[in-house]
Amino acid sequence: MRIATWNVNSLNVRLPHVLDWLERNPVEVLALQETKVADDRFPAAELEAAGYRAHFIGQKTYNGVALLVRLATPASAIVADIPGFEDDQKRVVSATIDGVRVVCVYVPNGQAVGSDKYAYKLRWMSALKDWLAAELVVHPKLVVVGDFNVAPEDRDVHDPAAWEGQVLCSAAERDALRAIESIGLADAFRLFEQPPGSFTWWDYRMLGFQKGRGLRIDHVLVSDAIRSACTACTVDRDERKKKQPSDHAPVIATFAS
DNA sequence: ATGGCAATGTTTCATTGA
Repeated sequence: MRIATWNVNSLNVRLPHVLDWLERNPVEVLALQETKVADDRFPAAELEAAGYRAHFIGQKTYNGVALLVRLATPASAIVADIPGFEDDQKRVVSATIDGVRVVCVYVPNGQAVGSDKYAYKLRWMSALKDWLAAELVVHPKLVVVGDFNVAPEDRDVHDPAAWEGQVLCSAAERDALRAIESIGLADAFRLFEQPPGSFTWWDYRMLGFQKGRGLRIDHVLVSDAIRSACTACTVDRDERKKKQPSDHAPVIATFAS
């Protein structure tokens, strides 16, 4: 089974990219973030025609997440949001897919260290951790994917000195991500040898991609019970080269069945 | 030189993202 995650920065704009990508990468699961589309306008029919059932929760303009699952792959127990956590923003959708609990998250950006949005981000990550810890008890085979908006280490940052202490890289955010991992989740990307300068997001400005100035902020976290089945985790950097790309590239994890 | 891009709705700017 292959599980991919991709912040598409508007599914309305990126639907052709997604359909094209799925045709070339017929993964069992594609988790999307920043769909920016209300549920009654979600392009479910187009995706179904491409062979994928969509499970989604969204809102206009901001946020919005989806799990696209191949029609032949069983999916059940769809849950939206973090149960018990009061939040107007649509950032989480989960499903049990072929025996694996898959959680798709869009962690808040945080805007700037010390801002209200930063406080919300830390509160949100804490709630996510508590909820995932309980989920892990019920679902030992757990995979949490998405845009975490945190670069875990300096090697995940093109210019660590310039980013030191900034939002996405601050100590409190890194601690919050480590706390999530501490419940029993491993960063699948780091289970394998990776080229230096591997990133998942590049700023649209300043020729960020062309200059290799990026961050690794999109992640696949795997529980102990499924970790040994994970055989690869890669970034599809080529997608960022395309015309009118998302500023994020897809991340793909492969699991032996 | 500390900007720069892209998407969206409140649209011809302001807001947000990262």
